Amino acid sequence: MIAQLQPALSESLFVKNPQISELGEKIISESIHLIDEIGFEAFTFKKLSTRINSTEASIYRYFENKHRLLLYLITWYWSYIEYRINFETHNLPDPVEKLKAALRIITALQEDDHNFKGVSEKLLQRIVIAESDKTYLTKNVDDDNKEGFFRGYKSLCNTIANYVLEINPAYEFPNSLISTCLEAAHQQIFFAEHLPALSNIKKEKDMHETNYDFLFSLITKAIK
Amino acid sequence: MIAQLQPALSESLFVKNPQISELGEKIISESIHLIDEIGFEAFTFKKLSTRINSTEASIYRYFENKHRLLLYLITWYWSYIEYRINFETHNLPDPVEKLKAALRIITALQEDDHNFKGVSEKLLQRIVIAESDKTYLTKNVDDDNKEGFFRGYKSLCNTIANYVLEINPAYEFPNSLISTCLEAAHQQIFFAEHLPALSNIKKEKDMHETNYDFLFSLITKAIK
DNA sequence: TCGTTGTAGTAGCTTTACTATCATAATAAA
DNA sequence: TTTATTATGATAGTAAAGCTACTACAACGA
Repeated sequence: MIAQLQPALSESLFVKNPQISELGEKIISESIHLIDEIGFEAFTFKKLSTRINSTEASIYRYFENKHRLLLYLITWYWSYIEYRINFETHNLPDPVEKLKAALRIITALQEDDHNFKGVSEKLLQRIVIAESDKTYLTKNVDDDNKEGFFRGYKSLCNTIANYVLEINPAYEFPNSLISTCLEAAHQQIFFAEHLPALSNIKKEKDMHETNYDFLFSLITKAIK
Repeated sequence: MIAQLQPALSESLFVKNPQISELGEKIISESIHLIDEIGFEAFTFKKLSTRINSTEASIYRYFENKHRLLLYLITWYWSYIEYRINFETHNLPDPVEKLKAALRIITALQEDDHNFKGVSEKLLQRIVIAESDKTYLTKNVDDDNKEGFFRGYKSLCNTIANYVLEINPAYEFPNSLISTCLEAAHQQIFFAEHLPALSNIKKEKDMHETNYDFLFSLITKAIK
C-alpha cells in the first residue's frame, strides 16, 4: 500500500528524496501544517526550519525552492486520489458507476487514514483547495510541464475523461469537462467558505455532498 | 462612455486614484504590460518605477502593494465586461439570447478599443487568464471580501445567474454553474496554451469560438 | 586508519517590500 | 504677490525573503 502511495514523482521534483530520511519526512509533514496555517505566500523555508529545529540550508538540500515543494505535495495528493479511484473502480463494469465513484472520492472530505507517515490527507486537501492552482499559474508552466511535473493531474483527468467517453464516445469535450469539474470541485468549496455569493453550496450542511450533486448532474447532463 | 468605464471601485482599492494624474495613468498602463511580460510573482514596484522613470515611493503613493494593484486591474476588467454585457443585452427579451450575448463577450478575444487611456483590454484579458485567481487565493480573502474588493466579479456572476433563473427558475445551482463557467472560460484558454492534455480546445483554430461552444452547451444542458 | 560520501549547520549576499525624510516644482488660495 | 497645499522625486534605511558558498562532522568501506 505504502509503495503504491509513493507517487510516481518525476525525479527532478526534489533534489533529494524526502521519503528516505527523518529530516525529509519532517519537512513534508510540517510543511503541510505550516502552509495550511499561514498560506503559501507567507510560507518560507526559514519559518519551516525553525519549526522543525533545522536550518534553511538543510531544507534546500531536499527542495530547490518552496514552489517545488508545493508541487511535490500537490502531486502526492493527486496520485493518492488516483490510486484510490483505481482501487474503487477496479471491479465496476458500468462507466457511470466508475464516474460516480471517482467523483465521490474527489469531492469527499478527506480523512486522515495515516497511509503515509506524517502526511495528513485532510490538511493536504485544504492545501489543494487553496493553493493548487498556483502550481501552474506561473511563467514556468511550460518548462515545468516538459519536466513532467503535472503528469499526475493530467493522468487523473484523462482517467475520468475516459469514463466519459465510455458513456458517450461522441462527446466532444471530455477533457475540458473533467478539468473544469476537477477545478470546480475545490473552487466551489473555497467559494462556499469565503465568497458565498459565487456559489449555491452552503458552508454548513453537507457541503461536500451538495458539491457532488452539482458536479454529477453537470457532467451527466453535459454528455447526454 | 468613459465615465461608465470608470469602474465602481471600492474606495480603498487604491490609496490615491490613479485615473486623475499622468503618473497614475502611467502606473496603470505600464503595470499591465509589465505583469503580462514577467508575471505577477516577478513583478515589483521597483521594476515598474524604473520603467516609467519614477520611483518606488511614488508608486506606493497610489497603491498599498502590488496585490492591490492587481485587484484594481482585475476589477477594472470585470466591470468593463459587465458594462458591455449590460449594453449588449439591453434590448434582448429572450434570456437565452442574453445568456448567449454575455457568454460571447466573456469568451471572445478582447480587442483594444481604446476606451480608456492607455488600458489595453487585450493584455488585461491575458492577465485575467494567468493571474486573476491570485486575487482571492490568499489568506486575506475574507478581509478583502468585507472591503468589497470582489463586488464586481460577484455582480457579474449574479447578473448571468439571473439569466439562468429566467430560463429555468427551478435550477438549483445558478451561481455555482456560472462561477464555474467564468473560471473555466479563462482556465480552458490557459490549458489550451500550456497544458493541452487538460482540454479539447486546440490552440490554433478559433480557440475562443470552441470555448464558447463548450461553455454554452455545458450551461444549456445543465439547466434543461 | 584513511579517505570518501552523506548530511547538516554558519554565515553571508542580493532582492523584495516597505517606510521615512527632505527637496522642489506646480498649483491654488489669501 | 505671497503663502499654503499638493504632487513628485531623490535618498536612505529596515526587515525579511530567497538563495549560495563554505565548513564541520559522522558513518562507512577499503
